[in-house]
Amino acid sequence: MSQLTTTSYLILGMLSSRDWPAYELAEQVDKGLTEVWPRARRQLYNAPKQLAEQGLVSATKEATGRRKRTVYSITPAGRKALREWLATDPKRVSLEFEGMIHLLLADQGTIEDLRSTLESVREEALLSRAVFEGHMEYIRDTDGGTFPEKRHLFVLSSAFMIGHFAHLADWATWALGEIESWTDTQAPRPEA
Amino acid sequence: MSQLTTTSYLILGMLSSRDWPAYELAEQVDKGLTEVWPRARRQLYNAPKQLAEQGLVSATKEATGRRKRTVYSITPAGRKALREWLATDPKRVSLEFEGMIHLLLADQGTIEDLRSTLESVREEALLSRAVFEGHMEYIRDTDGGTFPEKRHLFVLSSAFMIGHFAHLADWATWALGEIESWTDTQAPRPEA
DNA sequence: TACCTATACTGCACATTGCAGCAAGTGACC
DNA sequence: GGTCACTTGCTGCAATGTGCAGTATAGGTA
Repeated sequence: MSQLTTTSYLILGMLSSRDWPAYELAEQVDKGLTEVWPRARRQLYNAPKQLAEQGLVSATKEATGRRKRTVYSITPAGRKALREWLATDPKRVSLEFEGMIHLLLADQGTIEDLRSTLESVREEALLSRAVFEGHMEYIRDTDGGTFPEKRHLFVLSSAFMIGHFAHLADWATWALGEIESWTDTQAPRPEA
Repeated sequence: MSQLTTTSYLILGMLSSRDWPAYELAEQVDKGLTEVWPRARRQLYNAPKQLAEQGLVSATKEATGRRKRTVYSITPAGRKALREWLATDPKRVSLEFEGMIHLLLADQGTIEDLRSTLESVREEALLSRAVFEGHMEYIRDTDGGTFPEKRHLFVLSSAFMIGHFAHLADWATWALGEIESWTDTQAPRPEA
């Protein structure tokens, strides 16, 4: 009877809206939630299995021709566990930012390395921002896609993601401006 | 001859400034870099060991009375590996935001749960922002602390961290305003 | 009929986490 | 001078998570 992880509750949450086959469950979470909860594909198959062992979801085998698939369905115990989890305090936001490690060690490399790191950060950020802006537009113009009942929540989350990547891009742009006058990575910032 | 991880390069980077005993190395990284590169304390002891096996750092045993400690030192091969890594593109920024999972599943819980999640996010963000603002002030007023040669880089990284947590706090505050008129978690947003 | 892509997973080696454990030095107070 | 808490300085290990390779069917196109 191991402790449930956030990933388990996430799966439980997906199943609280409707039944899902394992593959589609993995697809949805992988495509839609990696930006806020990055987990290996493998884990997205393991989590519902463990939930089934604990009786929080039930598994049914279906067949399309000779191909089988497992469809999961939440149980009343599962709904209860989910409600209880939603009332707990969330874990702190955590960031993994390899570019910042590059930057902090930049005095061991060249100024070109540093510039290229910041440019890479900016480009990635602009791409991601565009993705979420597209997502936001889609939500505004439609009923919310796969989860119409969550439309109002998607508006909140998309706003965060757009702001997050906008900040990242803006910061990278600002930092590129700051280092523009540097001739090497040891250079102290020029005083105004 | 396993592939080096970002954590290895981080340790290598620390050792490029000066020699470090294993414990202090772990302390420094744990205290100063968890916000951009969160790793278990255990790994901060394993990483230099592996680097030593690969000849990128050398390990020396010292003694204070009957107590022993390992002091690590970077080798020329280590410096070369670090320089090469600094020229590569960094991995994409990645976020782990459990509060957002709570929010996206909020339609399965109460409006109080949602409000309390957002308040928790805001409080944590304000605390973290204050920490980095203190850090920024410290850098401005001193020569940069333990790493005076990195003062100019700390200015850049602190600016990012302050902006990051400011955005998080601002977003949470905005979202709390948005949900203020909601009577339950199913409520559609009122049209303007 | 052949081929490509999507569906639908499982197995396994390896990496990482997190906690418990152990031992010695350091300082403060009584 | 004793003891108590805290810091230094790590290691072992079970449990968990990652990532890649592998297997097989279905559906569409040319």
